[in-house]
Amino acid sequence: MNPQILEQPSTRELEVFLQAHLGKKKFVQIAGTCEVVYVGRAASLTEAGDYVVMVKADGSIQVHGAKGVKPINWQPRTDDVRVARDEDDRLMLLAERFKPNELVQVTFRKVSMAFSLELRDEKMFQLHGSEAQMHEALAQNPDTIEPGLRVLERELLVGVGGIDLYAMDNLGRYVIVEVKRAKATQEAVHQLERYVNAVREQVPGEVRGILAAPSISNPARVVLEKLGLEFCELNALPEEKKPEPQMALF
Amino acid sequence: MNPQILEQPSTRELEVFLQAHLGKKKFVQIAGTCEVVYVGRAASLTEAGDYVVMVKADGSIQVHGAKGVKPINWQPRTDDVRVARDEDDRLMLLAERFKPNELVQVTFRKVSMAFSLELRDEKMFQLHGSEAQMHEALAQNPDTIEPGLRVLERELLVGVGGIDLYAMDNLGRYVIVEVKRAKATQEAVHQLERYVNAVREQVPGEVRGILAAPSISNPARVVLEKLGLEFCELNALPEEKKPEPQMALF
DNA sequence: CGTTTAATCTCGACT
DNA sequence: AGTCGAGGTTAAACG
Repeated sequence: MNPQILEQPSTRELEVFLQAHLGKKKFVQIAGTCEVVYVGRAASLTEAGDYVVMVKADGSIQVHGAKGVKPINWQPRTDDVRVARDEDDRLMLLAERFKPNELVQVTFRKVSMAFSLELRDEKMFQLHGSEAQMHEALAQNPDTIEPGLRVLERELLVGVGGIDLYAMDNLGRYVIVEVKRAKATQEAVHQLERYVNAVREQVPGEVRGILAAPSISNPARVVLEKLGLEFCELNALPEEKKPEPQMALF
Repeated sequence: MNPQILEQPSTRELEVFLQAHLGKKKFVQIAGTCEVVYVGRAASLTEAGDYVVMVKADGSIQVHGAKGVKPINWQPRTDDVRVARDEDDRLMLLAERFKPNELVQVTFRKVSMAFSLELRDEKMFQLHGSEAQMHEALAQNPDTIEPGLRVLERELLVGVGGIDLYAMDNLGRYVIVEVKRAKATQEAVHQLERYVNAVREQVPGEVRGILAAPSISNPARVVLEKLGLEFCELNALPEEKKPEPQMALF
């Protein structure tokens, strides 16, 4: 990874360092006291404080404060990252994006350390338990939702969005299933409602709507029942196996 | 900020370093080759690769890869952060949360640098142009939406959620206004639709629904018109002033 | 505490 | 390129 580290650099040292390492597909980080300004989709500014500024190889930049996962300021993908001096000769880091037009500007007052390193691109990443995987599991085991259910389509597009599971019950009624990986909210109920209404306009006969989720909020259940829709509690999916963190990985 | 830096530490050195600095309300960061496992609301694992691990004073932890603003793995708030050894005597960083039960486990193979520093808590942060500020601006200048509009309520709670602006037009008809700070999508249209429907059930007479946003996507406009709802293009709010980034801040 | 919603959401997928 | 929807969303506001 070949790290290069600066401690308590002068403004000039930091300037040379950043010009040498920015835009070189490197991971660059600066910790120090600075001000941050963002102008773009909104606008924000921070009083001078201690922050950690991170610039990744793809040009994304994030300014982290003392707390929280979310950065104080950030820019997901920049078209230009450069250093400049302000009118008081302080060093600034400018991260600009053209579309939409956005600018993050970090002005350094005192830098306690800076470093750069080569960060090889990440390797394979596996995620289990996503909503897409739940769809697949349920499509293959529709009995989990209701005995006798037959899946006709997955991700069926009606005008108003995509139906997670389009099925038929053992009485020949169409069944719309909306799947949520976490506790279902009112929003999920209304999403299901829209799908059911859209299908009812297109096919004759009774159309059922089932919201399948591990749990449901109380207000959501009230709305659900008022709309004549159904809830299916998903306990644990059959093929789900959580990896043991202590074991060898590969 | 008093940074302490380790370069190419041995496993033992790193272990001592982490035990000394974790849980001390410090900002701790480790860069190196490692594996990451997450088990909790879902499950994920990464092949061994180069990552930067960040532990903040509030116990939040994030593992950053070479690209993107989003961490590869993270934990917003931890109840316990500790170091341990695995069966191969490699050092592990364990970040656990109890409710919901989640665990992020980082196993270090080779660490190129580690450092800690005191990061004073962030100072004041100002954001301009949020949706809440747009609500306020529109509530004070309802003519921006439509001449003669009178605002009755802000953030009125109907059973189904919160109405941004509840108003009456100059013909005495109730008007529901849904505000979006960015381009409006189908989702915003449906949100407005259910507010309008909820109000229509509760009051007699005509109820209009207006979606106020700087722009609207084509599919959203189609749905909007099919539902008999209206769109109001917000150009620029009167009191909005974007700060000049190059100017002195305070 | 649970519930809801904004977010400079980010990010990927699909049309 | 535009639109849409998931996300281990996070985080704040509100009842």
